[in-house]
Amino acid sequence: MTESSPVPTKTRKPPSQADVAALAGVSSQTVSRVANNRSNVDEATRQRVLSAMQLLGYQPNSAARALATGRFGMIGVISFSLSAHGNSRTLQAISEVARISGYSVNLVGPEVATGGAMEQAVTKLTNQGVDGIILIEAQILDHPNRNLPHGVPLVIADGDPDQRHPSVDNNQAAGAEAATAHLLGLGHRTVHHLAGPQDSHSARRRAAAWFDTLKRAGAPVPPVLYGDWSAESGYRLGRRLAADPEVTAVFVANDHMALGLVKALHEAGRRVPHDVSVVGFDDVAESAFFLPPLTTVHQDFEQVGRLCVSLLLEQIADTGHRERRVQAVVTPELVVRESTAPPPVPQSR
Amino acid sequence: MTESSPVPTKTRKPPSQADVAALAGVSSQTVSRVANNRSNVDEATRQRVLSAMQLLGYQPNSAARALATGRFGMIGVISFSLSAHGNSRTLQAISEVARISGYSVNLVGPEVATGGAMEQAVTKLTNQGVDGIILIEAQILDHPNRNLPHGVPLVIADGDPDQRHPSVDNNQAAGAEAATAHLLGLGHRTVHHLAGPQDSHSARRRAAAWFDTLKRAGAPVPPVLYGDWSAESGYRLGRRLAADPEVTAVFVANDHMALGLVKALHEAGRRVPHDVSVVGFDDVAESAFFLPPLTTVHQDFEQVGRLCVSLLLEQIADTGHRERRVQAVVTPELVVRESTAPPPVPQSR
DNA sequence: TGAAGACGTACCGGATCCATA
DNA sequence: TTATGGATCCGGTACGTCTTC
Repeated sequence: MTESSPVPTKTRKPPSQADVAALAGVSSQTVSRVANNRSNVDEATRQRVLSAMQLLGYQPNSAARALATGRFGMIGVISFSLSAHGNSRTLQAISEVARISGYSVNLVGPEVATGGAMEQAVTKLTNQGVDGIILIEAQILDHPNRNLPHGVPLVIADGDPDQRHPSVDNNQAAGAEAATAHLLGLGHRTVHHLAGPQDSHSARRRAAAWFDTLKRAGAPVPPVLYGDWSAESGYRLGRRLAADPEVTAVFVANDHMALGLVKALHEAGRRVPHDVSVVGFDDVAESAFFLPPLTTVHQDFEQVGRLCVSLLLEQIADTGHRERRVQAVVTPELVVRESTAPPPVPQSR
Repeated sequence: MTESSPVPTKTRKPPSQADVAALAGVSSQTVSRVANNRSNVDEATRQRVLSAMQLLGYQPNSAARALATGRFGMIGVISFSLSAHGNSRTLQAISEVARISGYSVNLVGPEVATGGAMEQAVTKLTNQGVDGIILIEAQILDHPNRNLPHGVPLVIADGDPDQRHPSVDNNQAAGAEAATAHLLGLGHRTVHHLAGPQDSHSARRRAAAWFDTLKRAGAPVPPVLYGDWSAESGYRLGRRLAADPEVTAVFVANDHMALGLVKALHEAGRRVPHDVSVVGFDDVAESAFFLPPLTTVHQDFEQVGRLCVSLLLEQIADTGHRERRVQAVVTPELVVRESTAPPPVPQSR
């Protein structure tokens, strides 16, 4: 116990199947069977092998196993921005479920978002050896001339433009419609929109649903302002909205921009929600503690992550069939707090 | 070009070295040389091999390579909470630098944080085959009876209790001292502290530095309140602080809790910074847009991530030497905004 | 005769050492 | 010396064979 080996133990090789086999007095194949919980092993033999493993501290070599089986026990995740709130939440859920399912997660972070970046990332992952790939927020897919490989199981989270691949999406349209309708229902003549960046599918769909809802209600459609998800952009564009007395209600594409907008309104002397109502999107944990607490659309990123893994594992298992196109949809929910109210001067219809 | 193969292309095996060798009319070893950019290959042969690779779409099999070389080209990252702001920022930086250095990132997410969870995660990663491990926020290491293996290269980000491993840390003490001293310098009689959870090293060091700074200044030391990093906990504990008229300055261990505190103060009718000054920690992107903009301590998580990878790669390369104990420190910086001011009733000394 | 348990052998796809032209 | 090929190995798994009751 207390002895310290004089020899540098750093270079000792990890024990292999063969070592275990030698110690247990069986063949390495039997060790393999025990390691994989096969049934056709005598109980006494199994115990002998197990204790030999224990004694040596045997750990199977995943590279060797992967080479032999062609399976890697690893799923690749491509995300171009972990700083985006939803992405890291989704990633966390993915890694959790993957671990439970016996898979590791190989994360490929942001690269220069050139046209071929997505393909490069996919290639890199398949080289590294993954059984499938999850793509988070794949705005680069816009480029219609570029296609993703169809050979490897793939699931797209929140970003499949043309439904060519299995995907999991928040029902952005439903969320945006709920937000817009809520404001309209409060009596606002119309609702302005502070959108996310134009290369984001989520942002586009929110904007489209906002537009449709306004149209259906017969409300005038004001011009859209495009931010970049950051509070800073919300503030910068918010100053323009704050300067416009026509603005009494704003649907903002995410909570962080909404925070910036609220600050801009505050500085302009326009109270929220008394003078201007604001609705966000995401329901980040902090939004309940904004001043005032933000009415927003709650997204269940954990559910998105879970579904991504499920769909991917299905594809991986389902080697026989041709690839299927499955779309899973997670429904967001409007959370009404204190940043919304009827307009200052009641409008008659 | 436009032909579509009638045979299901799904099951086609990826081309191997041998296939390339056959097509190029060389041996597979020569293909290996070309793939690894060895010098002793005739230029003409190299070109022949390269175009064969191109034609077949050859991608080296990483499992086979790992098996043969013992290197995996992969670093493991263990993080028990990606939702913590700093962790995901650090992770993003790590993944970026790792990619540039030719390494993949194997992410192990949260598990039940039992005593052995850390060791399990490390074991899992070494099984999967990684060349080294980065541990983010290793609060579980507290348990002094548990040790991490010394066989595998390891770097700890923001959480090494006893400096037994190479680590990268923000200089929490300097940041906390700057925050506390700033408030004291404004004329506050003392500074209250809303700390992070007790099992977090970062939280502890911030609290310790706050304590020391108060002591050195001869200021009375009020009791500490312990939150859990969330805005909700900041709000909940903040209500207690807000009810105490003695409280005129609070140093909060992170920005999110500070947001909750500000809300609690606001509800209690105590204005920030007029009645109570608040300083946060982290400088999340949103904190400049809080109401009021938050004075806080900026942490450079990108730098932390970069340094982690550097230290780890050094260890990996440095197989000859015994393991070294290197500590890198990143210095945070106080960012003064509008949540701090002199106390309402000037104190005479 | 037949099933269950144990074993042997041929790979998986590369890298490395050594022999060779 | 320079460019190339051959043999054997990395550490497992798949599958066929042989033994035993």
